[in-house]
Amino acid sequence: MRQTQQIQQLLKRNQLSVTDSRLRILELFFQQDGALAHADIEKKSGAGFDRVTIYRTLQTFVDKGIIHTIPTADNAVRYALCKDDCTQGHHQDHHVHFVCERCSTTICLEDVEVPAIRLPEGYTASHAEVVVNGVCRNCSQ
Amino acid sequence: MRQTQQIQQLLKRNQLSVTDSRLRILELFFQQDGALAHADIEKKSGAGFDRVTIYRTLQTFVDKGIIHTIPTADNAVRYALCKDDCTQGHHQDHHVHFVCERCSTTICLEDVEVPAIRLPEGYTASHAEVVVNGVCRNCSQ
DNA sequence: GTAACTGCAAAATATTTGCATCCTT
DNA sequence: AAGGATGCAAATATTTTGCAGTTAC
Repeated sequence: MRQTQQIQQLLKRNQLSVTDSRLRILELFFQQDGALAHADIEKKSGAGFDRVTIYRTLQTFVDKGIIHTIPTADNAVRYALCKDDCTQGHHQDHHVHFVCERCSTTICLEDVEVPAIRLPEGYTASHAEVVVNGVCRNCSQ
Repeated sequence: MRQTQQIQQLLKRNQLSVTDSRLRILELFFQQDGALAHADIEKKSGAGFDRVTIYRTLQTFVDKGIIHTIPTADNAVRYALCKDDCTQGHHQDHHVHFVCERCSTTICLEDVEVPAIRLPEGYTASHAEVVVNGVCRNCSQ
């Protein structure tokens, strides 16, 4: 299978050994555009592996810059794939996140830039997160 | 005391009975510009009242539109006072939130508007959240 | 073979719920 | 007095940690 090879290379590029759980969790991310929360992965993976492994795998991926967290106002942190310009420990996902109010999926809008924001005197910005709520393409039909 | 009266009126205006914990929690919010997480309140309140009361009080305030949640990428939901244009169940905090990387306080920048964001075809926005990370005025000296 | 990864058990935290009691109006 | 709010206990849920066994390289 083509995709599996891609994923394996992604892992190797990040000096991570290729294991079953890592492959499967990354597959989930590649299979869908949206973001995934810990709970989603637990469900979708078919209870194949341990809860703890999911926590640790997600943390590893964040550390390596493979995925990034998306801020939310409810208590559920979501994760999404980073584009290639994220390096270890330094995420640069300068794109907008979209949360659909109907289907409640979270999507990265890679093409939408985060606009520059004018801050008051004395404030220095290093990084901005934008989360837009609304109705997504699928649900607005 | 002046402020206490203000807070009492705020509660009455929202058809909430004036109780000790509600007064004290609202005082905390008024005393500082920044946002507060559940844990902060627990500490700052001097362990005066129950954990559970804090949960319930915060939820009540959110429902009534007195405070709003601020999205974060770590697992800690923070709350901040709403301005007057928030009505019950319908928050309209169209301002930018700022998280300082040094002192890690979260501040509402009321004067900074959320810029309009151009979404791709098919997407409809109803509400956007912007969280800027950087160094705040106090810490940049 | 060795270092890294996983699963299990258990601890530590965080959040929710039920109910009896107390307080506000 | 009546309804709502609180505290306590306990049930759930979530996240972290330690360690022994397993797997990738």
